[in-house]
Amino acid sequence: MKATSFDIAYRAGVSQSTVSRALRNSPLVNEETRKKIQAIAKELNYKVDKNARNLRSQQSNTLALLLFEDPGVDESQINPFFLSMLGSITRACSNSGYDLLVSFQEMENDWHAEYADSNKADGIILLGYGDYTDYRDKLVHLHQQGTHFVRFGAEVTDMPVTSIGGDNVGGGKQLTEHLLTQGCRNMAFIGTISEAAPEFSGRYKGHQQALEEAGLNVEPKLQVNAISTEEAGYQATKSLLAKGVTFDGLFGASDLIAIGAMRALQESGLTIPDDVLVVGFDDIPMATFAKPALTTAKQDTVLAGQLLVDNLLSMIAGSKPKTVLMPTQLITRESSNRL
Amino acid sequence: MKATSFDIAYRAGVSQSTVSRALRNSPLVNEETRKKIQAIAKELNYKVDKNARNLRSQQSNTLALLLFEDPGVDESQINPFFLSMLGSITRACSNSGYDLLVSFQEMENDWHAEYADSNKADGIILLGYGDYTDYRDKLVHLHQQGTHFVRFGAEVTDMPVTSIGGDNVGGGKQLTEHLLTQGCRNMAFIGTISEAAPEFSGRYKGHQQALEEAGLNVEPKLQVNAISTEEAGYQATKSLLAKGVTFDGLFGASDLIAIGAMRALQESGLTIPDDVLVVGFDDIPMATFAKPALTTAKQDTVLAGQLLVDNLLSMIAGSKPKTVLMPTQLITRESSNRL
DNA sequence: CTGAAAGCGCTTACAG
DNA sequence: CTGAAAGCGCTTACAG
Repeated sequence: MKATSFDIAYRAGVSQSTVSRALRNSPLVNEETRKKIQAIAKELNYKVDKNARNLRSQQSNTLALLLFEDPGVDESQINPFFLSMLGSITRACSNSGYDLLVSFQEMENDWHAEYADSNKADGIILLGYGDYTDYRDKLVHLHQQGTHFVRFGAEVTDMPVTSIGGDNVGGGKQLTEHLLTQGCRNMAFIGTISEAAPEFSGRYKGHQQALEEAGLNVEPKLQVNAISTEEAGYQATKSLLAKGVTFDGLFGASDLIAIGAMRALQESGLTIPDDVLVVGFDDIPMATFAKPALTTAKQDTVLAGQLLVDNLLSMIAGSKPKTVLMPTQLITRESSNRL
Repeated sequence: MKATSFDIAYRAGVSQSTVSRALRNSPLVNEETRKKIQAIAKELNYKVDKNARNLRSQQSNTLALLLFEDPGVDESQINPFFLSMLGSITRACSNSGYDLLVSFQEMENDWHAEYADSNKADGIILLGYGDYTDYRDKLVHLHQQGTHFVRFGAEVTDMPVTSIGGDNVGGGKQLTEHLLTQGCRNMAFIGTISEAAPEFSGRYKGHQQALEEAGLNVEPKLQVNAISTEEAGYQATKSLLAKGVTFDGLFGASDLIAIGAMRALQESGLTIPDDVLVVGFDDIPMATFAKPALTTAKQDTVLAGQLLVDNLLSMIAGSKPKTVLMPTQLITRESSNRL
């Protein structure tokens, strides 16, 4: 059987209270007593029962990560960018001594209540592109219940959420300015722009700003909606090509979209970057290995994971949360290199 | 404040025991009473406190996933194959009504005890390539303590583990036979073969079998060690090329290795598949987008995740675990298509 | 079908 | 510095 603190108390000849204190390194316990107790605990392979501890202390030392995807996405292929975020969040949690509960969510579920209300987690991290209008109610509900949660993504002003996200507008502008520098004058933008997709919309906004500052017109017909998959990028680009729209540069709202776009371009006999320059967004591992390698705006997932966890933890500790906008970094590779 | 079962009992005019039964859909409770109780619970936004339930029932309805990587790997870039496994395991868990605790592990840690001993998880899933000789002791220890755990990977006969894994030997043979069919006679194998890397060793074994059955010699100098990263595949291939070793086909022990190898090959002015055919293993998303697209042996991660969870659950339920070898599927793409 | 009661294994005031 | 005791919120025999 598993050892309990009573077993240790018995062997050490002290009370169970003292064992509990000693194991938590309470300064109230005599040095020698503590050492003795800890030695016995180790010998018996004792581990504090987390359920008992959590029940008693009313906190779980656990965070929950809720990941949701665009509904159109194949279930087994999670967006690599989020996967990378998942990795950094996991590490950030373990650095802070917290456990991480991971769950993929369907919009319909009761996720907004499940973890926090049942005391399984002290706070929630929300990750995923998604239709904000769809789950605004749930966010409001979460907030009303006093649940601690943070979200990765674009800042949304009308929702009660603390967001940590990349600077979409800045990154979009940066990329477009880069394309302009490389001589592009007529750029396509592939990615859904709507209120429901604030990340992509932000990137498009930055794109527009750069064009306007360069004295160029924003051509609506050069923008095509697409969710963040290779396939959607491919199809959207195909449709643009089919319509006979011409362009000398292409901005994929995500790397996945850009990679799909490159496939469509190459299938049509176009050469990258000779005929069309292409840029993406995120800097997923695939961007490096694409042929040609893809220029992109890197989002620092390691930093983002750490900020998400740190912010959530400080909210739990009672501080006021603060939304953070992380600068993106332009990574130039062959796909936009005309020289 | 959060509602408890006593609050509901009070409002419903019944005892707390009855509330508990009603909420668990016990047949012992009168239909009407149950409905009334459930309605009140919903109204109060009541959720069972998991810590209390778990403490009382001595089970957590939670599984822990422990992921560890080759030490040489950059922390922020998790092997995409494992990431994909993580996705399928998450889904399989939620299908079975279990929560999933995720953790990245350093070999030095006490992971072998942490989760199960502290009652945070009912069972453990081990995922990752790694040096088996390093953690044999921990596995033995886990086993001795009666902890329920399963592992993804090659079957290892001398360790007390239930393994679910792809058929490495079969897949290796399949790929090599395919290369033979395409006319290769002189194939390099990039990937570490040692007792500590049973997956890669299995693939190499299948490779050898195919060669022998075709009446060809196995040339030791055509094999170079490499861990599962793009960089390692690149370096290993570079070194082979530098030694002046020639070959007409290349077998990367993983897709990541194969992709790195293709980069080295292309840098040396070789064309794929005209000069050298290349195959990998796993079928990660990147394999599709590589230029040329990579032929590979697909491991069914969705099935694997489900099997891992199902097996672990049945172990917890008391059944004898059974090791499963999953067949791999040959996916031919441009990188090995000479026609 | 229902209720009173024990107890899961801790943490932490309270008293000394 | 230490111990006796209460209590976190449930589940589940036990008795009716």
